[in-house]
Amino acid sequence: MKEYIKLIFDEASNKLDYLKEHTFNLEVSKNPDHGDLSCNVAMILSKKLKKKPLEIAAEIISSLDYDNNIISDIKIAGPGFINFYFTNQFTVKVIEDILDKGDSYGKSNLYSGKKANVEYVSANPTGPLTVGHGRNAVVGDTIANILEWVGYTVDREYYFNNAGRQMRVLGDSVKLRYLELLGEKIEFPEDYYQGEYIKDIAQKVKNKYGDSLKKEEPEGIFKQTAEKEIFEEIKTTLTNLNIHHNIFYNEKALYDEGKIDALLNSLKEKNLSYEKDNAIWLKLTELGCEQDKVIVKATGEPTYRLPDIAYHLTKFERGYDLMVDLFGSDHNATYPDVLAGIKAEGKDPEKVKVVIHQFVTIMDKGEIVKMSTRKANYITLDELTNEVGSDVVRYFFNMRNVSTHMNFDLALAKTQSDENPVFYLQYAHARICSILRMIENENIKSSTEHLELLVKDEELQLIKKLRQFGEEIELSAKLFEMNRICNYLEELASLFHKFYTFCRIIGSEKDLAEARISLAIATKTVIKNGLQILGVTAPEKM
RNA sequence: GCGCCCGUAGCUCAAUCGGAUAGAGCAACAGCCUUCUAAGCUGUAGGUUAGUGGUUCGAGUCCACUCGGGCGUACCA
Repeated sequence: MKEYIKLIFDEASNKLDYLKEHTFNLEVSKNPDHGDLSCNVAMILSKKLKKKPLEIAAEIISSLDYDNNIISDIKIAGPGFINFYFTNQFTVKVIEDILDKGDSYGKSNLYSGKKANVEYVSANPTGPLTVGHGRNAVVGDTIANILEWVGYTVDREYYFNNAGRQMRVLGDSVKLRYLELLGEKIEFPEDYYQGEYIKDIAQKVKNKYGDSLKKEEPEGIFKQTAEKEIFEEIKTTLTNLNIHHNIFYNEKALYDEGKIDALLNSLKEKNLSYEKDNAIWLKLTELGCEQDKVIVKATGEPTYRLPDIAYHLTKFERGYDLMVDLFGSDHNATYPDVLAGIKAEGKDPEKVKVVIHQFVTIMDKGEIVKMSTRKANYITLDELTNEVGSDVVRYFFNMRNVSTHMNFDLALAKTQSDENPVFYLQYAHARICSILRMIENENIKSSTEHLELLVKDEELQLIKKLRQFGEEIELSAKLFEMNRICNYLEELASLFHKFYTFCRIIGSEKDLAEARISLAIATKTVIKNGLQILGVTAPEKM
């Protein structure tokens, strides 16, 4: 559709030189009175040409040569918009296209041949995933999905560190609980991991080893068992949401493979690091940041910056064209350092897209629940998924722009989950499936022979919405905004429900009924494909 | 103090990288099931887009400041 407009503009630019620059937008009109597409070129050019937008618009229109079978009218409106009205016979053709492509309708090869890496969740194995991790997990997975829809080959990566201070505390915590189980009197420090799961792990250790580990180092069997158990649980939690990473990258590998030393040497050679107070500093001020930061502490241990930079460099080595990182807003001060480091090593930081999501405020019975893994004050993601189901969790975290400070009312989610818009979409899908079951007994089937009979408002608006699906996917993928897909699907479902109410199938004249069935199937296809991207099921019955 | 994010109907949020009359859902009120699923549809009501100024054909969107909230501001990650 837009392609056609661009085509006739290209032809017209032979007559009007100023059209050659193409710095204008074509937009789908919000208001049906404004046609199908609106163009603002006349207003953009107004200043440059020192002419009134309305005059420019008139001039453009008179030099456009178009096919009357495709465009029915072109009008000037408002301050100088050029509005295009497409013919019904052209509009309905999208149904054939959708039926033809089926499950792959909406996919594009915009980025085919390119490799992308999406890194998400990346929680260290110190405890179960909480509702707070849910947003990161779901949005990351959905971004990975949509990148595949626009042609990328996608790796889904989980980066973790099983060597840091947090993990030491974890080992200490388990050992102490173990000693407690053996009957020793212990003082359990406040800054140790308070959760019940620590006791469960200690119990497992005791069952396996009895009391033989009294002198075992906390970092030995205790920590290893804890890591293994917790990771298993995390993977189960993710599986319950249909999230599967295909790469788990252990920070330790960076040390084992010499990446850390190599980076340190490289930075030193480039004179981008220096020693001060027994620590090694990165000259971030020379890389456009506010202040220099420590990369190796006086103790000899690196800070997180060094491995983070080295880690991202491995992604470049692995040949990705696009690297997406999902972080909570608590990381918003750390990633610029990493990007600066990447740039210092001669890589293009533009290939890294950092998606920062704001925190989810959990409300329960009107109270804000402050989450902390260490303090064991949390609601696990698993509990939530078991309570409301994977579809609701995935939809809920996807439906809001990641930049919003989202409120999650647990009581509402649990007791009134049928108010969730995801059911509205699924219901539309189920209704269509129901019709299709019903017509098996009637003497009607799907046909695109008489699509010209689809002339009612409810029909045409639905068709026009279907037509926007591909563009919506591409825009969502470019902007990394998954909530757009939700918004689109809700609008689509709404138009379908209106169509359903006002345009009967069974009982209508045969040619019309068959055309409407083809429209219903096309709608079903788009809803299903959209839900597929979101990782939400499309039920045949509800 | 400084940096990033946010502030839109009573509540939860949209608004096509500056577009035309700011839209949905929930809650409220009034209607629609002997016909394809009422988890639906129709209608009513609800707004100085936190505030003030600026940029221009045009601002919820961009800029400056103010107010209010979130997250940071480590030789923690």
